[in-house]
Amino acid sequence: MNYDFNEIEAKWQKYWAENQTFKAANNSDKEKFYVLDMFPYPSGAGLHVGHPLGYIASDIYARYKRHKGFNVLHPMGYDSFGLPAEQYAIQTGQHPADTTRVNIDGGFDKEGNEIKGYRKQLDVMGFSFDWSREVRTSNPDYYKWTQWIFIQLFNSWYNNDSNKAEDISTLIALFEKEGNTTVNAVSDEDIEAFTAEQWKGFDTKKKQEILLQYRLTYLADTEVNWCPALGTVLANDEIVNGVSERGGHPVIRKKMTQWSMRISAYAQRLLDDLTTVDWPQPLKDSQTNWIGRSQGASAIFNVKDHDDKIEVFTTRPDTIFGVSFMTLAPEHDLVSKITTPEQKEAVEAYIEATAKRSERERMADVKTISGVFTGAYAEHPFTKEPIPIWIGDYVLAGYGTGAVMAVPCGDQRDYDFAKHFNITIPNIFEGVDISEEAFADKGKTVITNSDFLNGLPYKKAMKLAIYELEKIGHGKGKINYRLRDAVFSRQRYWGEPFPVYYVDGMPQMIDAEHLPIALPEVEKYLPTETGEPPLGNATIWAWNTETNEVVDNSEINNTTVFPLELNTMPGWAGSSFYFNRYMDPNNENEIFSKEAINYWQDVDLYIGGSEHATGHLLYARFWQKFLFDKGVVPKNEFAKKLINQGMITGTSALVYRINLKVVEKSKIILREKGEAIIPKEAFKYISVKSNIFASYKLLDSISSKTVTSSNSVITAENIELAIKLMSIFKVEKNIIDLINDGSHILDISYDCIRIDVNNVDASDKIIDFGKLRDWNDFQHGNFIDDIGVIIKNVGEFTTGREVEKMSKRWYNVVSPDSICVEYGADSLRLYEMFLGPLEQSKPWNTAGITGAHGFLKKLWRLYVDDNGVKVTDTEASKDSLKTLHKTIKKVEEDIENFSFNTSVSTFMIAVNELSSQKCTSREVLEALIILVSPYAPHIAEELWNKLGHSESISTAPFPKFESSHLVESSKEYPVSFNGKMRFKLELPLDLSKEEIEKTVMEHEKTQKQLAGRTPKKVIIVPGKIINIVG
RNA sequence: GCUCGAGUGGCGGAAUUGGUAGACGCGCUGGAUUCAAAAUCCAGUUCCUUUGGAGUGUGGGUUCGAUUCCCACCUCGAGUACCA
Repeated sequence: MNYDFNEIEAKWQKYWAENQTFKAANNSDKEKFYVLDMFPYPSGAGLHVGHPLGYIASDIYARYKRHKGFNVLHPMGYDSFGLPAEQYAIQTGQHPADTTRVNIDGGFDKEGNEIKGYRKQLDVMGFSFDWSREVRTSNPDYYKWTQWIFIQLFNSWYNNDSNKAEDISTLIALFEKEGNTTVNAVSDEDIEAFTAEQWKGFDTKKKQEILLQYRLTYLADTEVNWCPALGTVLANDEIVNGVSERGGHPVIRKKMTQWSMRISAYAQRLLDDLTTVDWPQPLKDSQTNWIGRSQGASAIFNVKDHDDKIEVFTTRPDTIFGVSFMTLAPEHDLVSKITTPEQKEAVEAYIEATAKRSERERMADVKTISGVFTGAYAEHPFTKEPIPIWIGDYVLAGYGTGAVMAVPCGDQRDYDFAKHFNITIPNIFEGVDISEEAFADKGKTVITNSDFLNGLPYKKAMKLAIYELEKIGHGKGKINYRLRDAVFSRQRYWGEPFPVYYVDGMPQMIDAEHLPIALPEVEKYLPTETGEPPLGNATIWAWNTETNEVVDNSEINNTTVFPLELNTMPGWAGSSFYFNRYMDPNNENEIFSKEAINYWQDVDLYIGGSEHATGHLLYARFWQKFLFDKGVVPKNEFAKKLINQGMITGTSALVYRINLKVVEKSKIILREKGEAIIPKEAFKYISVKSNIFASYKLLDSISSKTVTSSNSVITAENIELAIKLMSIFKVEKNIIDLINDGSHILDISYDCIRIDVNNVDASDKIIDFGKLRDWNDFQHGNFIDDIGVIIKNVGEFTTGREVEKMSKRWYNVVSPDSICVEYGADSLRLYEMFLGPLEQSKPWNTAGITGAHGFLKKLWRLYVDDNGVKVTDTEASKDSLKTLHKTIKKVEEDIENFSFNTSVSTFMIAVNELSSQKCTSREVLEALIILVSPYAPHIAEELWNKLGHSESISTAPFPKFESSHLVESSKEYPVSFNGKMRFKLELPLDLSKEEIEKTVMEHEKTQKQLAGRTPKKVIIVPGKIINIVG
């Protein structure tokens, strides 16, 4: 009986689906365990072998936990709203809902190409997902709850006293009682103060305007990152190096009315609670950086001859006496007010120039120092000295207050600015030379020339400076965060609609009972001619407050029927709570039942890529904390443990298009640095652009210089091969002779051309030349094989290999489907794990899979031969039991440590050992197949079934490790001399140190090693090692 | 520039608390089987000047003993980018 993996895998996948083997119950006596994969976006390109890496790891863990007796929740679904589907809709006119459905469920695209679909691709890999819990963020019964959470955020404010989100009604009650002056809330800046009496006198609109400044999601004019090419705003984390993350389009700053999320209210808690989760340190570091907490002081400087004040944030209030100028961001509100008439022209020109520069230019060019004096002066809060006020684009409008007190002696940027514009640089540090650069070492700081701060070190000076600033009413201690409130509006079609309509320009929430507000149909997915978002094209997009229905726009009367919000929500909205929704995904009345959330609580293991570090993972933590404050979820953090799986890169296959040059040696001019200059007259022969392709091995054997994709010229040293090559190029004999006599050299230049990796075998050789010639470039190409002969139809042609990102453009994409057809899902699963540690990035090379596949065949033969099952009830040998139990121990440790690669090796060793022991014992083999089952579930089910079990193996108890089987009576000691192992010696383990020493010293090999010397010392660690020093 | 991570055979990688470096697999070499190939099986495979010796990016240090700990440097990768 052969191992027919295709049949076996199809059989068990069908069995699992029909029997709902992995359906998790929301009430169980068993302990819960929640294993989650990061939400995939279902793109049309489908999966390549790199994508399932994390899914395989989480599936192994989930299956392991079932064997360990846990009730395991292991769901899967789709983050199905998003930009690519919409861009595709704009290009092809197809509804994004349709293309998204095809991408998930399979079907055909507009060109008629078959799309297999995510679901089918996932199914053939044998994952133990509970598909009854699948969610899609673009389904109305899902986004109903995204809209519901939005309403909850709108109806909440952040109370700094209780340090949590509270219902907006408690804020209104406070306003009614004592106005807003005593309220300790997170809010917009510059809110006008009012008393309780004034509040009661405000009309409804005014009250709403004020409340918006406190709500956790609010509508406000904000400076946003506008991407003209995509026609939408982008969040900070959607911009990389000044261009959009998707598509790489330029981004400009623009002021727009937008929904924002007051995530800044949670900055400190998001930072603090990082210590409570078991997440990778680099991920925590990047969140810490992104939040960017810095402690210091705000200081207020009066502007001379004006009523205005400039507030700055500084982390070095101790250096306040070192201030010699101030710098404002060019966008700062005060600039136009305070600029003197003499400076007006220069200032305006500068502002215009900076506005023109894109964000990217500004970032790329950090070295150029630029700025303009405004002509105005501020007043030092302590010395009352005048301080010139400059503007400069090194000050960012978006950070702190957009203004800095410049202390050139203590800050390098201020120092450079001062030097450049000849501003004085007063020194306030004792015993420090600042003639060359600023001094920023806090630890060594001793303040001088600073009135009451003289002689103090950094920490004391800082405290005293803040105290004195507070005393004169010119500042206070302050903590500043880099984290900005998150812009929540997108000018796109394919996203969640807001449950919002407008009365008199003020946003109103639709009652939760009327949700979901479904995405309307539109003719075009582009912005309207008046520049409104795509929903502006919808004709049925107005809210009737009497019938509580979405109605035709023509009915808008602004008394009972009002216009609806035209923006949609960003991609991260739907993915910020899906892990909770999975607990009770089909609940129509609640986001999830109390029973479900109280049973499942939180995610125990979350696996996904590190690219979500500052996007999804920060926003999801924010929403979780908000829902926690509101008593909706019981946990402050949603995922206890998180693992970032590494990327799988591709191994591209290269062939080399070559050209030849014959150069006269004596005419080459060598420069000092080793560079060679070749004058025109040195060339005796230059080939025309050829269609001749050389094998890697050939080029490699011609030259001692390594052939790489970045270095494109080598010099022939192997004359014999060089002559072969030249004859292929039909170089005349008299030129060939020039090489032969040594007066000339042959330079071979090459371009690397990538070919399909699926046409290359384990030895890097091309499998099918016919297939290769179908490629445009190669139709009339000549291929020169490893020994320098033109290939007709067959031949040994070795390709070069290069590790790079797996991508269509490098022809190095390998799909899991084809691997599953050829080797089976179990082989794929084992091999992906075997490649290396989960967290590390590593290259894929299909060649290696034969190792994993061979293992499964060998495993199969341990149970089954030509006559059927060969497992017997005979007693297991001591050796076999030893093999089994050391395997149990190692595999259990490995899984608990997420070291899946080493357990695959352990299985291989176990099967190798049991095969040579000719083990047929049911006791051993039944336990072994349970161990293998999480990794290779199909073969495990099949063998389990063949052993006579009628139930699935999936909940069979994990074998118990018994140390008694591993007890040894003797040990093969390594005998080292000065730490170097020289020979081994088998000794009983119960020997005393003295006895060991005696035996070792008497040994002939010891005497030979010592060659008559007397050892200085003999180190003996019983059971471990013997080391002889001397 | 800053922060973090990593450097071990031809390749992916293993090595528990400081205790036999290179497990396991690929590839390669030789052999068996076969008309032949595939598949399978067996043996070998870090390097060198091989009765031995060297060796985990480089140079130092701690130690009886270092891939593992400490210091300095080099290289590569990831993140971040004027954050006051």
